[in-house]
Parts: sequence; C-alpha cells; structure tokens
Amino acid sequence: MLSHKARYALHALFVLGGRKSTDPMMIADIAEQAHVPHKFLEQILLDLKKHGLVHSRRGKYGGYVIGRPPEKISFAEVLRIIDGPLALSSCASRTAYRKCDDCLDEKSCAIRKFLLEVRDVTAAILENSSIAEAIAFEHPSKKPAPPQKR
Amino acid sequence: MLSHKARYALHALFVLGGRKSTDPMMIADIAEQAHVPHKFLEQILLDLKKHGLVHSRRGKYGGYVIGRPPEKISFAEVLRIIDGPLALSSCASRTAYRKCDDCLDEKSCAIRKFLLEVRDVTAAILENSSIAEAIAFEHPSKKPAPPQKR
DNA sequence: TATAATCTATATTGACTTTGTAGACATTAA
DNA sequence: TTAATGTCTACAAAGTCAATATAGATTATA
Repeated sequence: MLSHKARYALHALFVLGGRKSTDPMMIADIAEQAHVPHKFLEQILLDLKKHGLVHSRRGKYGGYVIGRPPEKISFAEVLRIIDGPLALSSCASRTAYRKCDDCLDEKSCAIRKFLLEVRDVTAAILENSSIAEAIAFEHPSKKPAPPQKR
Repeated sequence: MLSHKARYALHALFVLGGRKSTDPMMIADIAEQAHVPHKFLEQILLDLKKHGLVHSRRGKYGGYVIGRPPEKISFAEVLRIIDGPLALSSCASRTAYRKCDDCLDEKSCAIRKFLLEVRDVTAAILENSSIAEAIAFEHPSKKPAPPQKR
C-alpha cells in the first residue's frame, strides 16, 4: 500500500514543481495547497530535503523550493525515500537488496522469482513517471514552467 | 510488502500441491514441511478453505488436501485472499475498488493514474503465476503429479 | 543587536495491523 | 467411547502509521 506520507510528499512536490516563482514557499502555504497536515509535512519535507528533492532556506522569509526540474524527479525516487524499496520483498529489491531471514535457498525460491518480475515492471513504470508529467496531467491548461523564469 | 502470512500460505500450498497422495495431510505435518508456526497455519488454512483453495476433513485421520489442481491456483488469488487487493491504493483496485476518503477529483488524480498502470502489470504477472509453476521451479526434478493418481 | 518568522530535531501519542499463542469445542474413525 | 484431528474465539505482544507536541537553531530585517 502507498502510505499517506508518500501521497503527501507527492502532492507537496506537485505544488512546488508547479510554481512559477523561485522564491521559497512556506511550509504552511504548501500544507494548505497540498492538503497536508502542517506538522506532518515538516517531517516529509525534511526527508525530501535530505535527498535533494527540495531545497530550503531557514529564517524569516525562508521556505522550500523544488530541488530539481520536475521532469527529473520520478515517482520511484519519491516512493523509495518515503516508503522504502519498491519490491514486495527485500530479497526482490534491486536498490536495497537484503536476504530474507528464514530463506533456505534463494536461487530456488519461486516466490522471489515472481516478485522480481513484479518489481521490475513496477519500477519501469514508476521510474518513467515524473512529477512534471503528473502536474501536466492534473492541470492540462498549465504550460510547463520555463526552467528559470524571472 | 508481502506479509509473512501470505508467504506461509504459498508455502503451504506448495506442500499440498506437490503431494502425490490424496489422503488428507495434518496441519502439524504441513507446518513442519512448510516451516510455518502450527497455530498460525491453522488460521491461514481456514482462510484458504473458505475460498476453496483447500479442502479439509475433520476428526481422526483428518487433515487438508489441495482444493484444485495447482495449475488452476494463481499467486494473485492467494495474495488477494491473504493480503487483500493487489493495487497500491484502493482507488486503483479493479477487484475491490473504493474511493479515497480525501480525494477531490479522481479523474484528474495523477497518483491514481500511475498506480492503475502498476496494478495492471502486477496483476498480469501474478494472475499468470500458478502454484504448479512455482513447485516446478523449486523442484525441477519432480514431474507434475497426475490429476487423480491412485 | 533584538525580534519575529521560519526551518530543524526529537519525543510522544493513539489507533491500527501483524504475528502469533491459548484453550475450549466439534467431529470423526476405530 | 476415546483419541485424534480440525474449528472457533479470544487474547496479547510487538511493530507501524499518522499525527501532534515541544523545544531549539537560524535568518532577514528594523
């Protein structure tokens, strides 16, 4: 299941990625526009910041800005940061592989075999789904913002 | 994430589906061969029985048998019974659709759009992955058991 | 430099889910 | 009738999720 936290992260990125201005945006405003509880969003933005998806400025007139062009941020990246590996089992993860505790013989494990297939097609889709594409889908009217307007 | 419970269910089905005999097999024996805690397996088998994946006989010399030829039992079916819908969000489920609580406009939700794609490719794989195929993969030597031997 | 605005960090909470365990009960074969 | 088995309900320990609380660090500006 996709966690609420991951949904919130995506919505926040939709908001930040859809802005024209390059001034920082306050957490409170992001929270309102993205419909995310303010204090919960603080944690989420810190996570995203740690991984470079957003940048922040502290102090008065501080806030958050998107860390990269929204075309360059994939759903997969966001989900990995917030919810962890995409695979349905750590033994089927390619970015965060870990052997199952009680696994007898990984090579012959049929469950792992099928979960690897699932993880690969899932990753293929989510790696190719960008924040920019999502914004365009949700607001067909909005033109994609030029990289450095103003 | 795939739950332990679902893993256990699959392993139990591998054991039951790989047997030659049509005599019932005791929970205790299934538990031992599938490496599943006995009392936990009881619950799991009851779930599977409710959905016809296994049959049981009570009383002395009772136990469980597979409910259908293992070729006719898919991973998807098992996972739906034990872990619920395959989709990463109920709004992206085709077998158990339910609107998100806080969804403003489902039609324009980009998250749902991508999750639907993921759910479709996931389901395609898991619907086509059978218990029989899994058994064959784990025990390449074993011939598939004839439908009604003895 | 004082101050208010803002992000940063950690701890806590309550609800829920997961992973089991315990024990009484019902059914069956011999 | 009895021993062996599945069935059912309740319970519990541990973990996770979603959110809140509180205190602290940093910064722009007057």
